[in-house]
Amino acid sequence: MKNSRITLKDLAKDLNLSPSTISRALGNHPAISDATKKRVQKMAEELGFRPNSIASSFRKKKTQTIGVIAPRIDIHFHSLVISGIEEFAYNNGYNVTIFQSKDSLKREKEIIKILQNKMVDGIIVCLSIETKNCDHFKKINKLGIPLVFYDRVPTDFDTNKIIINDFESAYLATEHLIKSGCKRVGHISGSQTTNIFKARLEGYKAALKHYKLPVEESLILFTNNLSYEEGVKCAETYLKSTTKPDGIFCANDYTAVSVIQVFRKAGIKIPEDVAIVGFSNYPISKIIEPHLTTINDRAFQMGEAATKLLIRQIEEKDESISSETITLKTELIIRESSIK
Amino acid sequence: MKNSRITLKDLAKDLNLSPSTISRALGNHPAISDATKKRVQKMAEELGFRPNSIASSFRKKKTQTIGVIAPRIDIHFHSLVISGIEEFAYNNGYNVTIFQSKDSLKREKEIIKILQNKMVDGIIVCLSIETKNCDHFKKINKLGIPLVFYDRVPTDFDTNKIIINDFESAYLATEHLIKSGCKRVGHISGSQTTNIFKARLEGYKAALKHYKLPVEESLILFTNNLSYEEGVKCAETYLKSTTKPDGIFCANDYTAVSVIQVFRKAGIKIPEDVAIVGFSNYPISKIIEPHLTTINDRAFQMGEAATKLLIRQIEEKDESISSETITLKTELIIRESSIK
DNA sequence: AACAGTTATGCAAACGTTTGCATAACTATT
DNA sequence: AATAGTTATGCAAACGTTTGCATAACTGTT
Repeated sequence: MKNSRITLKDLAKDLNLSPSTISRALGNHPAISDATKKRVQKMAEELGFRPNSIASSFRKKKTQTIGVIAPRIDIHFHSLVISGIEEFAYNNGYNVTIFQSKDSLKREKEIIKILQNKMVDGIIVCLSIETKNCDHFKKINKLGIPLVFYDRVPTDFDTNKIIINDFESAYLATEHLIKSGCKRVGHISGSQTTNIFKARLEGYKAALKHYKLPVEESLILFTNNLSYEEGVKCAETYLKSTTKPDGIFCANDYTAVSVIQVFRKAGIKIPEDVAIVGFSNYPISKIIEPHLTTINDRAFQMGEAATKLLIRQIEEKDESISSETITLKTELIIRESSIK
Repeated sequence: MKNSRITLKDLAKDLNLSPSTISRALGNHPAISDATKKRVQKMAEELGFRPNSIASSFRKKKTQTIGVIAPRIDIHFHSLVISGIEEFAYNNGYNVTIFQSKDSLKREKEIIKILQNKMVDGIIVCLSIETKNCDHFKKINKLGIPLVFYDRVPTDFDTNKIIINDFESAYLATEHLIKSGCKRVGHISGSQTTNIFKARLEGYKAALKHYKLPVEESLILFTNNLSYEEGVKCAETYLKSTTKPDGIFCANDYTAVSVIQVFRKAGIKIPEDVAIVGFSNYPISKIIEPHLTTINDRAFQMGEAATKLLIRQIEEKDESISSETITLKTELIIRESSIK
């Protein structure tokens, strides 16, 4: 019994055909007769032939592999995006190789090199927090490797991006609070070095202006990374303040949850005294009491859309399109925390 | 300007050396003089040479790639495990290609074939829920491709497994409730077709017996998949029952959280009237009020351990070890929900 | 000066698949 | 019966790297 795996040559010898015919038969090439195709397929099945995709990739210069760089995999948002990527890729004959940049620029650059070595057909990226300059991605782009960014995307070069409309989402959330009867709407914001949090702040302000409410700087609190702990601090700041809000739009669900808990402990009723809206529709938003009104940021769909766009760019013959930005619709999910 | 990428041959021509020398120089082969190595490295750097790993994999029959099959990526437990896998693999020069079985046996089998075609060096798997028979994995094993299972592992064949001690963890959790003064400890259990939930039930019973408490069947409730909703139903069942528990060990955190919420709404004080312990240390356990006592199931470490074992098996020359089972230590994290 | 031993490099084949081109074997048309 | 057209198959090269073996150029020993 031979130890090594069956190759096209083995099949060829057994069937008295040439390897090229076998290759074409299995690839359903039109020039091969149906009779031969049947014979080949049957024999391949019998011998348990497994085509060597490495050899195929090597020859075709096409790996059917997509590289993904996310800051971390264990953050729910990213795990949802990656799930969407894997699902869409799988259904279209592509495989997914994942890397965590750990929000390190150095590691991001290392990964880019590895992906280049591995000859992936395309790359999907959410930028590391440290990345201010995208030259390493521009290089990749020059080499003709398709690139799609999601969520945290570069501003300094024209490329493919999948984003949500943070401005509009924030506007919607704030408008909802106003329409629920809030007169003094606060905002807990993320780092202003990140565009998405800037946009959320702007959307919030725009809604206030549209409804002729004053933008009070004392009602806007800033955090570094919107952690649960920072949320607690913000809540305490609001509590100490003389001019308390009667509604708060939080830039993520973690801070929203911490505000709910701190306020409740302080005897403030949610939503009666203060209405709360979060952002991202994290699992906890359905569990916290009262259930949290929030924005569905469509993470899974983001992964799907990124992959769809990437594959189109990979397979596109037409080189006329150089870049594309897709903005996904978000959705305000109204739950108890905001219904006065 | 040439359009295609630089190869060993290009470097060879430029330096008046043979491709083999270039290959060895870059691979730091001892037979190459330091002077030559320096020259080669410098030129490679200058021309931006990127070694073609596909060609290398093809020639060496080694892809430096690990295939991972998880039921889904967007479940927190699995995203943590995968994070551990990626981290350990990356630090040891391996890449990770991920697949979701979606708990479908058919898809699991398809993926196995793809991984075989792709010539991955090894595979890490958490079995799909539908998988009762592991013949497709046995085949892989016969071909000499190293295989490591985690969490949901096969019982019908001898292979590499990373598990936690569910029995002991459940014993610890139950013992803790008993020592906190509970006299009537209930248990919300998962599907008994899954070994880990069987083991948790057994551990619970063993603790009761050890402390001379009766095992009351009416206090043990069964669910299909330990969902939040099923937890709510269990809580309601307990409420209606004439013989209520004063402590409950839940087989996961979701059901524990739902019990806390339903009981609190019914005016039952947690932990004073009923103490609660969960399982898995989900993020929500630190947020729910009262904070949930639970078992740290070491998901990240599980991923690391699986990868470490797999890489050892890949690189091991010694064929004498055929299989290994590693049991990770868990940890009881005591929080407010169980302190009477 | 002859030889053995060491050091550095090159040659050429191999890995398994794909594909442009050639060609053989038919079929249909005059 | 000769020709053109079609259909099915084979030949051989190529993709970029690695590696066993050969060999050339030294160094040191007698």
